[in-house]
Amino acid sequence: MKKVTMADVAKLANVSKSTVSQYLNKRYEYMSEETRKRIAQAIEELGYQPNVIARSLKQKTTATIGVIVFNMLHMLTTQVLHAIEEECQKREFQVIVCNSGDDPEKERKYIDMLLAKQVDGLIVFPTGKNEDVYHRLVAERFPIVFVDRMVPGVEADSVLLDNFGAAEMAVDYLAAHGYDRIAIVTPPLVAHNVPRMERLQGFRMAMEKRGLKVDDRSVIAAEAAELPGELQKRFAAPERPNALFAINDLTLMGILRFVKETGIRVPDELGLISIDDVPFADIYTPMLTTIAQPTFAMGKKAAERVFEQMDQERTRKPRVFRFSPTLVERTSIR
Amino acid sequence: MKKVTMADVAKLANVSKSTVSQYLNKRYEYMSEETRKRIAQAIEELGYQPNVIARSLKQKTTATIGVIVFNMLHMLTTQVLHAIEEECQKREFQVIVCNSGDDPEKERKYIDMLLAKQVDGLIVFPTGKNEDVYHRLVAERFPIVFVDRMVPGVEADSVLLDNFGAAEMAVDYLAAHGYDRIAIVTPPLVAHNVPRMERLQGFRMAMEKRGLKVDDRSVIAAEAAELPGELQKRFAAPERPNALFAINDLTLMGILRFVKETGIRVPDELGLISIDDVPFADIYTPMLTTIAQPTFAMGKKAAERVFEQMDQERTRKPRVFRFSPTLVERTSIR
DNA sequence: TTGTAAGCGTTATCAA
DNA sequence: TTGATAACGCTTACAA
Repeated sequence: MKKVTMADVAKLANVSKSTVSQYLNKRYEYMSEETRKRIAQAIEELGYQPNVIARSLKQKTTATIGVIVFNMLHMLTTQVLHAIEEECQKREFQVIVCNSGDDPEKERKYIDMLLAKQVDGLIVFPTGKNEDVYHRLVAERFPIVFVDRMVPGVEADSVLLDNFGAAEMAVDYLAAHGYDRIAIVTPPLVAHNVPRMERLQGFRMAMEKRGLKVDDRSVIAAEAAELPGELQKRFAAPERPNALFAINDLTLMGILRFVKETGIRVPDELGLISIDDVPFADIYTPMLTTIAQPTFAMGKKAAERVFEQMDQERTRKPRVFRFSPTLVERTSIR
Repeated sequence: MKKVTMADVAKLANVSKSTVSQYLNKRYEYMSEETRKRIAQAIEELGYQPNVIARSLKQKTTATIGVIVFNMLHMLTTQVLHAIEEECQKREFQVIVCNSGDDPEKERKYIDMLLAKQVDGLIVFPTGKNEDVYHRLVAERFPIVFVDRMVPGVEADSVLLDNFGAAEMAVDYLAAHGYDRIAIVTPPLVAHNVPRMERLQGFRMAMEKRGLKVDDRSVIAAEAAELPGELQKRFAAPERPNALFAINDLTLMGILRFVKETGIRVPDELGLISIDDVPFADIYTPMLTTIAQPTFAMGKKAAERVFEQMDQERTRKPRVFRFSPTLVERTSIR
């Protein structure tokens, strides 16, 4: 099954390759009605399909962007990806998806491969550990935008949640509803994880503003698997929290597991709020009050920004786009 | 920021392009220690990165496969994609992900674009409506595998759940636990949706084998949004079911919504089982008994098959791979 | 209105 | 051990 090329079409239609090329690029002004038809027919007859690789080589553009995420299985990722894909679809762009598994080595390798494949832009949920690479890209004015996390010191477009505001929202809502011993629950805190730290910061500030006490015991940090155990410990100690703020859906799951094991009554004994809207929020009993990220809008914006960067030669100053979360009031808070 | 090419490296290293090419392809036998070092240094100095587009043009292979799914947001999709990506990573392949939204037009367009981009293989969650395209691909021996759904009449590798067995498993388990008025709950039935029909078939056969009655009222088919209402109606009528078998996670959600609204007691008044393992299955009260698909194994197999098809010239007969589901016993069945 | 020819950045063949 | 040179399939001046 030999591939049919433009030359074959040209031969059959009795014209030159250039004319066929014109035809393919819809520059019909440059040819007679007559030849146009002949070409159309030849294409039809041979079942010709252009090779965009060849075109890319010449035009130095591939109509492809690369997206590197650190966890494909995470819901946020899926939703943002979906929005990106949709936005690309509009412009006839395609998306190469890579999963770094939050491993900086892999991330670096993927970036190299994508560049080698001449993608026109990059959207990255960064591990944050490859500053040198990020810097190089930015310096070269290569279209790139970060999502979910940003990288301090790297001047690139970034699309993130207003993490500070989200945490504040949680504390305010909890406090307004009469809870006063509030603890934040989070995966292990690591300095380079910006959203995590921002949420903790927001929590601290909001608590203080409200005159609520914050100490070691107000912060429960553990790996998802260890979380129920950690919570057991905390709740066995005096002054147990009467409300929990889960920093993301995964820690929420840990909390719910703990709640199930111990039979603590939500919302009476324990108020619950979390960032990330989970699909079963209104199916669970009680229905879960959450702080939702506008994932779709975030993905869309990310894609729009890469395109804008591609379009304009003299790049404008990079911007950080902070998206406001939405409080979804349900019944896990009394 | 001009791109540096092989020619630049060659010039700097004082060798010809061909030698540099040899170097890049690790054919070191063909050069002196001396030149090898010079080339390495030149590459380093210029920060040269090969352009794989050019290589692809020459070699007629892109180290890229295309994946077309019909719903990126579905969990099954995400998990299968993840496995595919992982498998590709091993071979230094990359994945272009496209979302057809179950629209045959889009699917067709995507297939064309991917072929134009010269992908080396295709994994498709097919809409099932583009038989002509599928046939052409198969006839050309283009590496392709279908996932989740298969297309009757198209002789291609397909990776699917043993849907029949899954339905049988559900009925058997329910029946063995004393439920006798079992209804299947499904999205609207359409003939070309193979898994749906197979699950229904399996349900029917298993019921009959068990001597249980199957009539119109044992099949509750509705769009997700209408499902709670539809269930209300069914449960208002006489001989209400005492067990429900949800054909997938989405209909399960509809059922849970209905259960919540009406306060029906699970598992005492109503037994519940579903295909697809949902992340909150063991957090929900009662914990949900499910029939899990081996999504990871399925994705892996799909990828492996495309690669096998790519490798062997004379293609072997296409196969349909049926994956066995796993019953996850929890407490939504008494 | 159409054709010729050069080039895009590689690889591959064949000589040297 | 290295280097010319011709592809790969397309686009694009420029010429006719």
